[in-house]
Amino acid sequence: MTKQELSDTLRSRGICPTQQRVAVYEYLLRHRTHPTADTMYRALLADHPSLSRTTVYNTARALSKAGLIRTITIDADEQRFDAEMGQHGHFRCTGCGAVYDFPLSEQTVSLLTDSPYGADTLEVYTTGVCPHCKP
Amino acid sequence: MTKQELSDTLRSRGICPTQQRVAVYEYLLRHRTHPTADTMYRALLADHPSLSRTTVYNTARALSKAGLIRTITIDADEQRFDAEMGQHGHFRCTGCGAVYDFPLSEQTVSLLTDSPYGADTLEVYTTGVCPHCKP
DNA sequence: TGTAAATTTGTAACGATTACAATTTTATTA
DNA sequence: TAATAAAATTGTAATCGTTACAAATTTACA
Repeated sequence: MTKQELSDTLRSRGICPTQQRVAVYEYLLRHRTHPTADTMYRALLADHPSLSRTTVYNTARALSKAGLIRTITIDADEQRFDAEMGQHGHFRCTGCGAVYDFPLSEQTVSLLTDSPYGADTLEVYTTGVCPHCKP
Repeated sequence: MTKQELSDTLRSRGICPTQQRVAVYEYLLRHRTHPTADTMYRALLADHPSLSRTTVYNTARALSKAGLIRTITIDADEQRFDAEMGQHGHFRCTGCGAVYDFPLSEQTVSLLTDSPYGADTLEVYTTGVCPHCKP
């Protein structure tokens, strides 16, 4: 996605595409690592020396409200963000802390969102030990 | 469950059944409202005037580690706790904030815990508007 | 009963997130 | 283009849930 396309996407959701917002959104699109706000802040600082943490938090909230990213609460102590909006689950390795995506079938998704009432959002979180951390 | 049975349950998991711990565990068994630590603290204060928030947090952590309760992170800003250990999902009403249980079939559970790697824990969170809050 | 270990308590510290006001940037209008 | 208004960014301070810690209390055990 070019900068122009990123800008257009933001604008189409009613978000003014400032440099900072484009940078945060682009970071999330390019890094499917489910980063925290602070991780993004530190990574983007090199290219955006004036960036502030508050802007990262504000941007993440704006993008989330606009439906461009989702907020992941698989960790109790910090929020992570994800630009992949297709339905999928998240697996967190209790060894290394990494969060992996895994697919959810259409059938599973509709099953889970139908019950008990119609649901607008769905999050599936699992934890275990990833192959990389297995002894 | 009698106090004696509560104590035995705690002891069987290697947790010394102090008054405070029994009280917290009993509260969670009797109130299936997925309370926060602070909610439990304020509710238990009447019967346990010397209770401290720290004890509620410590107890919740101990019970959780022992597998007697689970920690729910459906809200980004606060942890909730749940003594119902049978597999089920959680639905949070965006209107009133209440969290409801809903059933998960054995099939769904095994489907979700098998993929992508063997998972030890599973949490399914949905959000929407509950019938009580619908216009 | 006496002593060591475990637990509770209250306060202080911590860390993620948000509030806020000043500054800077962007959009609008003449 | 210049002037003005509106929006966004920034940095600091505040907030709030949670944890660390040390003193006091309770429990377990010899």
